[in-house]
Amino acid sequence: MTKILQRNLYREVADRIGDLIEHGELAPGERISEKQLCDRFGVSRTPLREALKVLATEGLIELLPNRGARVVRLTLKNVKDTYDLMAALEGLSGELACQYISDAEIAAIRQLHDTMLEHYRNRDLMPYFQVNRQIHESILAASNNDVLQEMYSNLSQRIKRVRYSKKMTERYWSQAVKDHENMMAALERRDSQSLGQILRDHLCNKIEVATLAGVIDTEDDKSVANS
Amino acid sequence: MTKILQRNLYREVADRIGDLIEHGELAPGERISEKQLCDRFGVSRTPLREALKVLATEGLIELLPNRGARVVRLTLKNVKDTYDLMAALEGLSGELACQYISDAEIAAIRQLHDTMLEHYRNRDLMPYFQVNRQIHESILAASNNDVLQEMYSNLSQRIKRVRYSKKMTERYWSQAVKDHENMMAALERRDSQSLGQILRDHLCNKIEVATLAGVIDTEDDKSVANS
DNA sequence: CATATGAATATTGAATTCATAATTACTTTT
DNA sequence: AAAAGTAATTATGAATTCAATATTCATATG
Repeated sequence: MTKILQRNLYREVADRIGDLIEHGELAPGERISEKQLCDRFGVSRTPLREALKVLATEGLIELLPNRGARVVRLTLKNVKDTYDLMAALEGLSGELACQYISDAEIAAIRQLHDTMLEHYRNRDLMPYFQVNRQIHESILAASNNDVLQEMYSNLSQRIKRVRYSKKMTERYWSQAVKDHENMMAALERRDSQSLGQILRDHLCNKIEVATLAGVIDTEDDKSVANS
Repeated sequence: MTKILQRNLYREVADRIGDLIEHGELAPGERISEKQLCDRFGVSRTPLREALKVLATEGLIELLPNRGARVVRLTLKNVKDTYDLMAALEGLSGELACQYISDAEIAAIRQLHDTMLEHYRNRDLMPYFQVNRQIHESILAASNNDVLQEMYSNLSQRIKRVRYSKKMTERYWSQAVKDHENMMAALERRDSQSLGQILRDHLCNKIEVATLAGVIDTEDDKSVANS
């Protein structure tokens, strides 16, 4: 039985704005006009402003008192900080997963793992990423820690827009696959410590940071140029 | 020169409600009446409702569509999950701190550490906790990771109200002090790995969980009894 | 010509009003 | 008297209105 989720208007609006940010329709640093968005979504300012407050709390936009809202501009440091944090959370998810995961769930992840290897052999980047993601999500789910999952998903949300542009050099890619081999092994023997360590050190995240320099929000966009 | 921080009304209200929750004036599970709080704070429903949305995002209350808001009821699992997460974050803070901390900052923490030992020898529980807290906060600050600090403070906020009631058995207390000795040593030789591991395993959190069973939100309060 | 001052405009902050859903109280029926 | 149904009340969701604060633009001044 899936629970009926009655969506509030403000939550709907917040998600929509989140999408706009993710897809770059609202540029980093760009001033967000309430009126404009009200017209666009066909809602009044009340739910829209509630949505802005929520998005600010979630770290996607920032509110300047009496001067409206703007999309958070991601700095290299900011993204790096977020990745460090996510790596730590993944480590924890691995440790916990080892304690709670069932044989069936491990088997399912093994399946995903093998599929991923197949994609790697064929150098199918996008399918590889997709399955890769599923593996990490499965481990996260197996951690049986709701707070962890909530926090991870929030962090993930924040950097989604820079995560799209991933480039993989062969060297990093093969290392990532090796990491995954070790992960799979640690998981199958339910070695909490090992899996935690591997996931914390897993290069995926740190690799990207190296390639991120090129996609980080710069000053040369629609943003207003104030201190 | 310290900049004037112009606080929004909604943020002010959110903090005030947060205090009410922390100090138990708003009981767990208790229905939050908008009108009542509006009268209490002397504000209209608009900023109050914005505050509620934010508090819900921060995990302090939950919103039931068309049925108002209520204070989140902390379950044992919920608190345990949060502690696990905080332990992981502390571990990360330790790892990072080792990379960035200055000699002066280490010296300052050493000072706090020695003060804490003094309180321990005198069995002054409250001063001990206070300094203990300062030590952890100092390491967190030295981590130089804003996102981490933001997340940690959010989690801390959520469980503040059950954290107040701490009991320390002699056995756990002495173990905690030993942990701190090891922490201090690892920090002084800037041993990232060790400090991270020690902080992740640091018993403080887990100890409390054992004693928590007694202070977790129960059903027998002002709450409405619905599923 | 650049900068400063002030009025006009636009935008945000907050209160009020209107609409809708939920809760309560009351009546009716069995 | 208990249950069910209906009306009245109350609370929430959203739009509108009013007030305060920025921003813009024109004008004046050095």
